[in-house]
Amino acid sequence: MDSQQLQDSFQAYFNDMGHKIDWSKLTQPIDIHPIKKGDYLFQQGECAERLYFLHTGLVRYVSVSEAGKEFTQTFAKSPRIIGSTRAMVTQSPVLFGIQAVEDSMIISYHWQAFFQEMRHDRGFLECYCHFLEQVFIIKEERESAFVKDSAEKRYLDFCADFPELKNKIPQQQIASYLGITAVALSRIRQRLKRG
Amino acid sequence: MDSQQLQDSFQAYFNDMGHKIDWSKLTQPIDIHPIKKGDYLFQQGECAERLYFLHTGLVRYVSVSEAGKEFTQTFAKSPRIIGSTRAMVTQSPVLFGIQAVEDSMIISYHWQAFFQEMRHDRGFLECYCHFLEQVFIIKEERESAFVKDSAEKRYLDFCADFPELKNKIPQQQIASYLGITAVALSRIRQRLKRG
DNA sequence: TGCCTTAATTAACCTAGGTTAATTCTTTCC
DNA sequence: GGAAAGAATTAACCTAGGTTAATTAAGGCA
Repeated sequence: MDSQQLQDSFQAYFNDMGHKIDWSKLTQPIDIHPIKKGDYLFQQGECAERLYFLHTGLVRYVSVSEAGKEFTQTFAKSPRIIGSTRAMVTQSPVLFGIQAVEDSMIISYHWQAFFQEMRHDRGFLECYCHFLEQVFIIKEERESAFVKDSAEKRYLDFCADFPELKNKIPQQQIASYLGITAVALSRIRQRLKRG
Repeated sequence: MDSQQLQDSFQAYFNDMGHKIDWSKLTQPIDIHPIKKGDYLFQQGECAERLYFLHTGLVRYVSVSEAGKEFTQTFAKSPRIIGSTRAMVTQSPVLFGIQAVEDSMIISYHWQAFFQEMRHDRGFLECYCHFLEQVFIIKEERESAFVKDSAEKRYLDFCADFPELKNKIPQQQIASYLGITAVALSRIRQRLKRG
């Protein structure tokens, strides 16, 4: 898989959003990050002021508390833009790490430089807005579920929303996505079998 | 306060973001919503596909669970854009209501029509991106705090972040912002006094 | 001023989920 | 195939916060 192919599929991903984008002004070079299952694209606390594109694979956003407890913010399946909007925009240390759940191919651009070149393109801006809207909406829905639903309900929703993940990833990761421990999840699963 | 003044201050709010915006294409009429303390701009479950501008006042975003438990997603102080990005964009029922914490003056545009007219303006698009980035960043930080910090820590952070609110709003609302009950908050406050 | 309503505190009890640790069940890899 | 490492389950116990309810403190407002 060469650099040109990766860039092409990055652009195709944007083009598919339905806006005309003129890519000719983009001169920024890409970095290529082949990440093995279990490895991190970047860790919590690092600087990650880049725009990442998950070409193939599956990753999770994971943050860990002072006490060492892991929390999986979200799973992301290719093809998709990934990374921390906050870290890109504010250039502050990122609040979570990105870990490959399976072997993944990721490319990246330096966001400031990339945006400086692309902000003049109206089609790109519309795509970027669209992207921000989407991630925001997902966060809004997840926040709502967290507040309104029990852990059991969230588990059932997870199974419905990610049927393909349910049997692919370790239960620990599902638990940390639900905001509970693996032990608690195991209890819930048992209760569901019984009930 | 007449309609023209309100629209002017809406536009001034955007102009202050530092992008040139041509407002001449905007023909949409505004609605004016004077909301009394305690009243709702809209309730959870309604359609709220409008872009709201909080001209003066203070509101909170509040969602309530099946079980009747209130959760305050955020407080918003004027001047600011408010409303549900999700409801605007997807035209689905809104997941939370907006309640005036103090008497507030709000204006609104029908988002679809508004955006249709303004999307051709690059300056506006950049402002909109900037706005989305900001609300997303705030959500990202709040999510992180929720996962990583105890209720006590979150209360102390709240007091530091919103010193002006601390003594202005009822503790019930603070508790619901922290994701705990008023009883639990009272216990925490007592513990802090003692400790 | 005093009444009425709402807000805050306190206490007693309950529960979901956390913690630790022992026990099985799976992978993986030599 | 078998040893070692990692996952999942189960059990016993603990704790933060929820629930209910009784008590006190504060705001409106007639």
